[in-house]
Amino acid sequence: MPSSRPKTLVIEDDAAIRRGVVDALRAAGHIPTETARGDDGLRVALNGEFDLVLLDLVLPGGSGWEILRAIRAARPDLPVIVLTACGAEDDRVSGLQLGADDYVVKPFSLRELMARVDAVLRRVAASPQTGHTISFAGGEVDTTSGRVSFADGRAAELSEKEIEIMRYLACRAGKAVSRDELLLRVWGLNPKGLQTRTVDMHITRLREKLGDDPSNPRVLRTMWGQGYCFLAPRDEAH
Amino acid sequence: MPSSRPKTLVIEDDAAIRRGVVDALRAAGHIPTETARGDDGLRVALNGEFDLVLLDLVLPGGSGWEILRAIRAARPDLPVIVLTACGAEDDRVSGLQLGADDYVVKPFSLRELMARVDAVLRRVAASPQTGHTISFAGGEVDTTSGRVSFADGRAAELSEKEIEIMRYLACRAGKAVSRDELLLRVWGLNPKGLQTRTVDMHITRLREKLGDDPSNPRVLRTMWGQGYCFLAPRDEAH
DNA sequence: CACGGTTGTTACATCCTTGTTACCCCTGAA
DNA sequence: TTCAGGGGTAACAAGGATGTAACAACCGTG
Repeated sequence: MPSSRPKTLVIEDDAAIRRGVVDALRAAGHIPTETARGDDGLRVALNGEFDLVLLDLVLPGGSGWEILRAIRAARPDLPVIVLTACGAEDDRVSGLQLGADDYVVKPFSLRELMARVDAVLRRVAASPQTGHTISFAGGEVDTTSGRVSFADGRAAELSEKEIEIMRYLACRAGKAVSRDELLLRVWGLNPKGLQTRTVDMHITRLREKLGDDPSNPRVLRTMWGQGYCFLAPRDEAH
Repeated sequence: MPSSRPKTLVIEDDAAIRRGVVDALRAAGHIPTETARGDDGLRVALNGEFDLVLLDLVLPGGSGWEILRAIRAARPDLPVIVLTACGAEDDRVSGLQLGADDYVVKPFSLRELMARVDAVLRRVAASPQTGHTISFAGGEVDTTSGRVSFADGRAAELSEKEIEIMRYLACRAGKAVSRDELLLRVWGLNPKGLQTRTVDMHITRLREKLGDDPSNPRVLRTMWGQGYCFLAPRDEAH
């Protein structure tokens, strides 16, 4: 649990930057671990029990992209913040599409980085990942049985796919998740330029069962051109 | 952060001038770096973490124009002051259009140059470029999601193009940005003598979403005959 | 076999974004 | 003052993105 002292992994080949980041993390109460190579970093990330990974994109021993992809495949809910050297907009888009939780453009100030770190950890902590139940505005879902219990006493049942979608979206509460990412993570497909409305259809059915209105969402918000976003119970108003 | 000791790169082939400028910068508390060739300069500029670049336009190893263009492509928010020998009006115009933050015509006094340097750094420091959020009078924009949060609690959403325009204008806060420059940098077009009102239209829509009034602007000011200018939260009154 | 539930696809209506045009107002110079 | 050009924006159009009804395929059960 990140609540006490978050365990954070720093994968960054530039010794000076790595040093600065690690010091800042330690000063903020984290328990940092550091690696300079990508392959080392991936191994450590998958073996240890970390609360957060800071990942440089330009690395010896495996491109940052592949590492991010590998981490996501094995630990879908492990938060990753990408450190990108090139301010290229393309990188930002690809990174977020691949499931990075945030990104920071070099050169960055440590103050800014730590603000991001706090924000991501806060979001994860606030996410309704309490055991088997996901809370949303107006009720909650038991992800084992798929049973939906509304505050007013009504109930409903989710199908298997719908549960998986809820799970994936919920552990990224507040963040836009693209259709591609959903197809990749929930369906296991890797669509180059998707041309199916499957995701939309499932979202529609979910919204119907959850009593959510697309034009005034309290649970699943459409982020135009970006994907869908689960709203944590608190944030639902805006 | 430029606030303490700005790291400044001087790209200038004339050894005497370079020497004088570097000395003056050092005396003013900067940490200067110098290169005599254009290609060297570009490499150093993109690898190092500088707060400011002083760029001569007439150089061995790559025209100053190309270097300025390359810097802008990779680091849209790195301030560049152009040193131009020819007092030709064309150069001045082109330079500002390509995104130079200021220009100084040779021969210049060191006093004048340092005044420009200070002005540019002050402007950049005051600019709201804190990570993903842009603050403006009355609220702020998250440039990842496009969400606008107003101080009074209301909210709005920006489209992709609108976000890009905000980003470009905001990292040049206080400076007039011409329509041509916007078309070039945001749209990637290179219009000889523009004949479209597209930019105006987007500005109008932005102003509407931001709650800004053209005749009494607090966010986006029209600089008559020059373009548009983002007003940093403090400078909004004028 | 029929049946109900789940999943995916297709088709269509709708909304949002973006660029263009047209019209009118305003500015600044003479 | 007049006048030419710049600027604000309503209105329109085209294209892409999204919501969803309807249908088809599948699957396990009785």
